[in-house]
Parts: sequence; structure tokens; C-alpha cells
Amino acid sequence: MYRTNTCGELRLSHAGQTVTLSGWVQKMREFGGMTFVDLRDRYGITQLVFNMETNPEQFKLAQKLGREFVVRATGVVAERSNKNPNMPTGDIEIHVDSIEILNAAETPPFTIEENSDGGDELRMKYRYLDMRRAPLQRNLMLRHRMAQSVRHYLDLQGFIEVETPVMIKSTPEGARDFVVPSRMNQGQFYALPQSPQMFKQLLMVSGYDRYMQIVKCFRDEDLRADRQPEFTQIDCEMAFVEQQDILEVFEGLTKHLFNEVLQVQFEGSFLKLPWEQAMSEYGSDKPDLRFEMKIKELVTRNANRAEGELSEAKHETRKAEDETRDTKHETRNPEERSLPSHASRVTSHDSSASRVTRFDSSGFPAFDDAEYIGGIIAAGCAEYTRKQLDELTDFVKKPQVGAKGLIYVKYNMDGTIKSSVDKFFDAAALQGWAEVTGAKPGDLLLILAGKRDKTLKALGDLRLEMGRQLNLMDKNKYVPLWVVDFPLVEWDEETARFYAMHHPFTAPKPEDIPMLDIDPGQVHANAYDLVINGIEIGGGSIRIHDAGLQKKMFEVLGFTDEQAEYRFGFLMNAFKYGAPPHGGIAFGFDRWVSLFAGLNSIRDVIAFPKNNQGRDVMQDSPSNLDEEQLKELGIKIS
RNA sequence: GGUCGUGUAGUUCAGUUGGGUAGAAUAUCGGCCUGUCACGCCGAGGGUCGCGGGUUCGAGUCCCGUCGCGACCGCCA
Repeated sequence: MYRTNTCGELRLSHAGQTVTLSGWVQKMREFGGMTFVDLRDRYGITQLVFNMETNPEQFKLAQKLGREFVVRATGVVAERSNKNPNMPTGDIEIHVDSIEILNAAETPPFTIEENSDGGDELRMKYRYLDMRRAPLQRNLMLRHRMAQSVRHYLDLQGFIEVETPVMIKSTPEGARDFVVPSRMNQGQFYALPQSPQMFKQLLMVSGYDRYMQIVKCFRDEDLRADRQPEFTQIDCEMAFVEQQDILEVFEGLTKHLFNEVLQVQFEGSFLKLPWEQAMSEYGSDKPDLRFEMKIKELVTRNANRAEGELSEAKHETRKAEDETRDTKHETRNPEERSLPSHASRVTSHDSSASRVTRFDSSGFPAFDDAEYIGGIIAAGCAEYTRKQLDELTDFVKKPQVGAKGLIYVKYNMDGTIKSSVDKFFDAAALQGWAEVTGAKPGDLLLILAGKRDKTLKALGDLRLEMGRQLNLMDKNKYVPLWVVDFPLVEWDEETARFYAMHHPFTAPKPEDIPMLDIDPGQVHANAYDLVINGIEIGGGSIRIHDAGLQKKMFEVLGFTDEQAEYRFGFLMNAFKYGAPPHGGIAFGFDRWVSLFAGLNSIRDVIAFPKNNQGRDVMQDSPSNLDEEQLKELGIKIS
């Protein structure tokens, strides 16, 4: 027998018992006549004691041990004379009667402890050693608990888990596919699924009206700390549902997970934030709502007079968008359709800013030419030094943020105002900005100007940076929300066509369907994202279940009938045989686990992750194939 | 494809204007130590300064190229 107990379970109540433990030697502390050995398994650490006087034979054996040796020890559980309150087993130790080396070990290249001394690269190379460490083991156990919890909850809700194929047909929409060559069908390839999207829709056609799967997905795109080439989704689909039905079920799942795993509860239902509002108030489609600091608009105007580099087709949509925006301004009713009442947008105050500020003839070029001017209020930051402001300027001018410069206005406690544009605007104008933005004495107003989309994004980045600097992102606070009403399609200048923002099966909002023919760029999707603390945790949509509407969608996306038939023919066919209304959602499981683990990277919630370049540095994959293998597959490397 | 950062002992890092045999901590090995749990004390070994080229009397340090790693942008739902 290798063990009667684990290294984490023995307590004072076990004192006097003879036990056998097996595990790894974590650390040894040797004295003249006494040796302490910390024995570790995934349940904890227990101290073994060897005494030269009471058992010289075993004492000698213990001196031969080294770090990470695998050993079996039998002995008596004894109360410690010096207890260690920092460890669960700290009240006891094992007086060892016999120790046996099950397997010796080379000295590992880094320390296998709570905080390792090894760097990322080294730990990835010896991943199996890194995973012996408690933090990694906690992460993987958390992952396990969450997976169990998801399955349990969805099972109770009537979902059934169905496996879908991993070798499927390549669909060039969206992300690039990983492909698998077929030996039996030379020159042809399978693809690994970016998600089981079409299969889960077919399951709805087949009548499995509540489907779920925790499933690997594959995308051949460049990686980030929160993106791996293969990752795991909680994939779900439901039939005979509307958006609200889906949001309710998965808000339920979200609350269940938070409650079961983190013991965090939420009051009421999650905020539903329209995409346009998310963009205009937070400069992001995944806003971090742990803090306010909304973006305040000073002015938006038609900037078509600017650069003439736009393509013909782009011009069309751009004009259409600008027209809508202008309309919003004139009617002082910027919020469309579904905005809840709490959404007060600054545009409605525009008149007060415009009264005292001529943004188009101030003599300040950055403002006079700007399509959009907006800012955020850094509360209580009027005391910021020149150096701090310069650093913020550098931050927004980084190519990743892309602003041309940063304008600041300090509203000092004594009522005076100091800004970087004092030359161009008088005190009344600057005071007017405070009225519009809601800045109070002691606040710092940070303003960016330029193209509307880019400037909002930059303001969003600046908002997050200020949130970090002012410690407004509390790791123990969780603010989930639904972002809804995404645009259905996005125009791409390079290829001069529309692309589905979600995917080509996303249904338009019913009231927008007529606009598909006139102005697809204005159509809203019946889609939703779950966002928590600025992280996109999941997203989904109501799907198109009507073959005619799907055909129309393919037209909008510029597919010929032949292309649509070639790529998605089987789905269109299936829809001819009675497809129920349906919709679904998929969650990024790795991201969700890393959120719960309090990590910024998903790597450490994945047992065997890949690095930035998509390489497995432990296996050293991907790797070359033999000539023989290639020949069999009919593949030639150029 | 791009921006930024980084590469020095097994490991984590320091190394000034370009100037003595390239250091510290930790790990490893040896010695001493009977209550440690970051044990302590003494000692030892350990270096292709990522790689290639250049400038120089002299390069870890400066220049050019290249490779690896990380974060981000593009890309990606």
C-alpha cells in the first residue's frame, strides 16, 4: 500500500495513528541529529521528522533524499512541540519508522513552491513541474469545479450535452481555420471548428431544443494573453426562444456560478447596455463598469470635408452614418429605440457648450478640424503635475492608442481654471465645458479630439488607464452586464464588402429587416455579449431560421448563390425542413476561469497552453513532418 | 505585418561616460548544528554576457543584422 492518507488531511485528532504517506519531497531542513522533510501531494504538505538518536538507520536514509524525490514514508502521527500555525497540518508531524525512495529526481530547474523563482518560458518548458505547484493546482481545480457546476446547472435546466465533430468543413468566414489534410481524399482538407456553430443549429433543427457542450474551439489568429489557438467554450443553443428567454437562462447560469464558486450574489437583473451607448460612453464594446468615468461628448459634427481618401463604397456608408448622427443632433434626441431612462447623453447639453465655445473657429487646429471632441473627468486630479500630464499625453500618443495629443483642463479647488488651451479659449468657455461634462472643483478634465470612432476608442483606453491609476478596478468587485443591439454587419474598406460582426447566421432585429435592402450598415443584430469587468465572457445571438432571410443575409455579405450553396448549402437545406426559431450563446470558459482566479492571462488556467507564437515549448510543436508522411498526404512544402 | 519591452551563473536579477580576474541573492555540493518550517553559520564549484558581424588600444556596455521571449495594435467573437 502506498498511502493510508494524503499529505493534506492529518490533524491533531490523528495523533498516535500509524500512517503511510506518499508524495514528493518539497524541502529538507537538516540539523546535526535531526532532519525535517516537507512531503507534498496535491492535497497539502506534511512534515516528516527523522531523529538520529531514536532511529539512526532511517535518519541516514533521509540524508540521501533530494528535492522532488518521490518517497513513501510510514510512521506515527505526533503532536509537534513547535506548532506551525501557517499550515493546515502544522499541529502534527510524522515520526518516520521507514522511508523508501520510490523514484529519485534530478534537481528541478526552478523551485516547486507557492511562488516559483522560475520565469514564464522555463516554466512552460517544464510545464509538468510547474503544474506541481499549488497555484496551478488550485487553478485547475477551480476550472474543474466550474465545469461541474455549469454541467449541473444546465442539466437541471433540461440541457443535454451532445458532442459535435472536430474535423469539419472549412468556412472561410470569420477567423482563419486550422486545417487537417485528408489522406484518403488527396488534396482536400478538413478544418477544425472555430466553434460548433452550424452543428448546434442543426441540433435545433433535429429537435434537441436545449443543447450544451464544453468544447474545444480552434482559431488560427495571432495570440494574446487572453487568447489561445485552441480554447474552450461553454457552447449552448436553445429552440423556441426569444432574446429575453436566453438572457434569463444564462443570467441564471452566471449567478449560479458566482454564487457556488465565489459566494458572490447579485441583486436584480444585469444591466442591458446598447452597443452604441457602450461605444459613446465607454469607448468600448466591453466596458468595465466597476467605475463610472463616462465619456462626455463636447461636440460631434460631419467631418466629410476632411481627407478624401475614402473609397467610393465607403463614402456611401460613411455618408449614411453621418446623416443619422446629424439628425440625432438636430432633434436633440440621440438615443434610439431601446435606451433605458438612465442613459443621459451629454449631447443634450450641447447648446450650453456651443453657446460659449466656437469649436470650429477657435483657432485651435485640433478642435477646429475635429469630427468629434470628448473627454473624461478624472475626479480629484486637478493637482496632477506637469510630469503626470506629460505621461498621460505619452500614453494617448502611443501607436496602440493613437491620439494626436491630450488637452487638459484643471478645475482647481480655488475656482481658478488652468488648461493646455488657455490661448484659444477664455475662462467662460472652459467653465462651459465643466457644465457640460459635470466637472467639479478639484477635477481634471482630459479631452481628446479627432475622428469619432478612433477618438472614442482612445478615450476608452484613457479611461481604463485612469481607472488603473486611481485604483478604481477592485479585484473583488464584479459588475456583469449585457451589451446588446450590435450592428449586424461591418463595412471593410480593403475588400469593399460587409462582414458579419457576429457571424452570418445572426438574425437582424425584426424591425430592422426592411433596412437590409436600403442600408445594411444601419441594421441592428439580435445579438448580445456578456461582459464582466471589461472582459468579454460570452456572446451569442438569435439565429436566422428562415432560409429566405438567410439567403438575403448571404446577399448582403456579397456571396453569390453558388458560394453560399458551396459553403453553407447543408444548413440552408436543413432550414427547408422545418427549422424552429432558435438562438444561443457561447462562453469563453478559459477567460471565465481566469476571471474567477483573479488572473490576467488564461495560460495558467490551461494545463498545457501554447506561447505567444502558438508554440508548445514543452513538446516543441508545431514541427516538421517526414517526407514519407507528406507524400502520403499528397502535400508538397514550397 | 507593426509598436514597445526584454535576453548576463541552474534560477531571479545588478553591472555607472567604453577600462582590473563580470557581481548579488537563491539553488546545488561539502563541513558544523537536535525543533526547523524563508532554519542558521563556514566554505566550494558554477558564465559562449542569446547568436553573427562591425567600431575601438580595449565591448556585457556603442553601431548593424539576426533569433528567442513577453505585452499591446492590426487580426480575432
